[in-house]
Amino acid sequence: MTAPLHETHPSGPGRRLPDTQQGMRRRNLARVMHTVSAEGPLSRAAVASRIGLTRAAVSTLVDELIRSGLLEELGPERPGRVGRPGSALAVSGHGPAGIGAEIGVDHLAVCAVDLRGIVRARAVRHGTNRGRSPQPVLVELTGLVRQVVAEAEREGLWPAGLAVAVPGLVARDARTVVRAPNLDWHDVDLGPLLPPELPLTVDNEANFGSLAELWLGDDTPRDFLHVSAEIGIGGAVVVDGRLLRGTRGFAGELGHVPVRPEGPQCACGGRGCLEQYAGEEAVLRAAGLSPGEDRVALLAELAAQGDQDVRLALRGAGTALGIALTGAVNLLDPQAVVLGGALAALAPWLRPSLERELARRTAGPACAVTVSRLGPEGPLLGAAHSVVRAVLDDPAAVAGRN
Amino acid sequence: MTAPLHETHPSGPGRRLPDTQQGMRRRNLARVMHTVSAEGPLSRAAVASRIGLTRAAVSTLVDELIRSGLLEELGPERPGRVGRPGSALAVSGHGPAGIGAEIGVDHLAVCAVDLRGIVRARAVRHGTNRGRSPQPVLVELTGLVRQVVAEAEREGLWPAGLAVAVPGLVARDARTVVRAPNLDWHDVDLGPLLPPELPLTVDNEANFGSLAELWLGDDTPRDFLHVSAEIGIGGAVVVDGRLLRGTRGFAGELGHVPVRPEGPQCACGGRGCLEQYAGEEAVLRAAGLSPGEDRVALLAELAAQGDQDVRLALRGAGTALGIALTGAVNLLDPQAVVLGGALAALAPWLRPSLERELARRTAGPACAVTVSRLGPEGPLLGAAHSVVRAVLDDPAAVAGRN
DNA sequence: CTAATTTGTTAATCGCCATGACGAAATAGT
DNA sequence: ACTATTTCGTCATGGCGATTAACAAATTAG
Repeated sequence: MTAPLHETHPSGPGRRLPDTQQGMRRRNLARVMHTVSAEGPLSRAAVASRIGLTRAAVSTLVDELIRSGLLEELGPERPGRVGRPGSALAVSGHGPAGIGAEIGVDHLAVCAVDLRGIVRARAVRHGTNRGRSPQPVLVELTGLVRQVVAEAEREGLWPAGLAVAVPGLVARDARTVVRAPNLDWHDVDLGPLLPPELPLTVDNEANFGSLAELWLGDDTPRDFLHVSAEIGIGGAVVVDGRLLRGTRGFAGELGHVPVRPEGPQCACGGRGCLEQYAGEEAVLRAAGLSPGEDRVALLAELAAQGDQDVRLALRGAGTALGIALTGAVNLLDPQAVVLGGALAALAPWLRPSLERELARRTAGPACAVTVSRLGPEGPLLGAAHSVVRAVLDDPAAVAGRN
Repeated sequence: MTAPLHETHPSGPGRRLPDTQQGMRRRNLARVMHTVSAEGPLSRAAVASRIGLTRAAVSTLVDELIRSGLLEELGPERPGRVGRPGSALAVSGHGPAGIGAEIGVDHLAVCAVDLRGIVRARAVRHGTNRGRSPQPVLVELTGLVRQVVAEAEREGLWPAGLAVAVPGLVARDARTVVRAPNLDWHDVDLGPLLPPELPLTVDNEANFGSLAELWLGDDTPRDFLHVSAEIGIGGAVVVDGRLLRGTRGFAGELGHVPVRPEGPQCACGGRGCLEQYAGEEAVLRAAGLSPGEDRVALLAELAAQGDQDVRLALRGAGTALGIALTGAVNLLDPQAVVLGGALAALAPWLRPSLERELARRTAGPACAVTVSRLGPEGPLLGAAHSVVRAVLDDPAAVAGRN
């Protein structure tokens, strides 16, 4: 029940259960949950054959999960084959819920997702947070969280944890925002300013976006590079279904990969960083537009209308992305590059030049470049789902909690 | 589409044992082996307290490992403290041995390493393999392997497997050399041409070099970027103590990261790749030297003598490495960059410009740049140790084999 | 209507580790 | 020197978790 907090990052199956009989049992409970969650309603016998345990063993595991309210018995399956029909098991829609929150530059959003992955409640507040101090923003966010939790509870759910996506770098303690340039926040510990009754995880929005892609994407492979742009350019590396975090938790900072080493000076101290060519500000300048709110939609609109300046600007950004990604692809040999966040909406005009550059510079069949289906919803959904995944990864940890 | 891409690579603790009581037992056997191997002679009680099992449980595990010939009882410890002294346990020096082999451009080498990590036999043959066809090279290598195995057996060891390091890309099956430009080999399956009685693993020399660094390095962290250069430039990424292999097994190809996107044409199809600035050929040209054998030693000698052309050439290579590594460091946030292989000998003249470039372009404290102690021995030792690690990772698998 | 097949449960058993007690072998204190 | 204390390794016992084998229930095939 008391989870080892500083062992690994709370999200992701990082924490390893001990090699004892209890640990084995917990891992097997998790395997049952994952199997039922991934492959829809299943009988005990079907689960048993999938995970390689006997029907008897699965029966006791399932009993425990039903008693904990994590699984539900749907009743006898429609028999199409010979033999006694099984009793269908499904993940419960009335158990724990993951609460996801997003602190965007121009909005706050919160949602609740049940174990089935369905969004059961949401709340949004529009309005810029640029330059506001953390305190009032988090008070406001707490209000939205309580609102969403109340609505989820009316539906028979109980909150298992809160995950917050922020537009900035987060320390490996998963609570402290080290640097969020567009909010102008530095070294803020969000812990004391959010509801104390919920286990908290804070992470970069690009990280949560990539996890959403991994968990909810249509055909997302287990090894990919996720690139998203909101104001800066965020990247995330997923290897073998796990998010790569780096020593300090800063991995994935694609925005400051050098594209032209003698290029324009960047705020980071370097020269010719990707952000100087494909960042929002740079693209707007190249397109002859002024900064402001919701410029991404404007860019997409103008490009769709055939505006040559905008198209040229986006083509240039795509080329720069292609150069930066060539390095990343050579280094990591991923199965795909996924364009997410604001890049998803601009993909039609970015992708051709990006892919050309990538194909020209990498040997063999170029790495696939795909576009996220989730787009700007990614970080919020990824956050909420990270809590759900934590429950699936160790059902015994939450079993007694409600 | 069932993708076996992430199943397991024969080397490394990739394969996961099943969550059954037998699997648990095997994992605990492995934990005992690792503990004794890492922390020198230990009593049963010391092992028990380290891995969190009871003395009784460790006793039965140790009994089994001694019966299998993997552990040895050294006898009573010298008592310095109160209480009955323990009986020291050590990894056996007469059990399985890992056979490592290296196919270099200018030599062949084979060695045998026991469970204690000591090299117990070696054999080398000098002479170029450039352009020779695989068949005669592997016949020759097989001869050296048999010679080393015979010597190891005379010392009471038995060969647990063979790992071969090659200067080229290896498919994820760990047997097929996809492309080795400096040997001019393409799509060669080494399996049929090597001793059939030994379990075989083939891998890139840079990969084995980085594993050697991880396992044998003085203070090597669990997250680092390994850069080595023999003829081309090889890189390897180690994350959380595991080698990152990529979808096709080609991860770590630092040589073709773009440094100056409009730079000179490269054989890979791109322009301005790192290899165009820091590859052996490029450095020799910049230093005004002609290609040939053992040019690295010549470069080091001339640089040490103060040759300005050579120093300038190496400084330029360091700058290019710094630019390429900036991208990699931003993407992966490693704890260190390790210069290995031929770069180790040239580090004094490469490092200043490399570090300057890295510090200038990355925010916060720059990533540490260290030099490998193993240098050109890395790949061979890494190969042999990979076999040893496989035994430590699953002692039960080899228990009955001798 | 019977035979065959599949499901889920139950009772018996096995494997693995934990617990607690014990003798053995050292030190510390008198 | 002798006893108390501490620690080590082992043994017998028990608990927990999965396997095995047997069985009743519910369906299809003939």
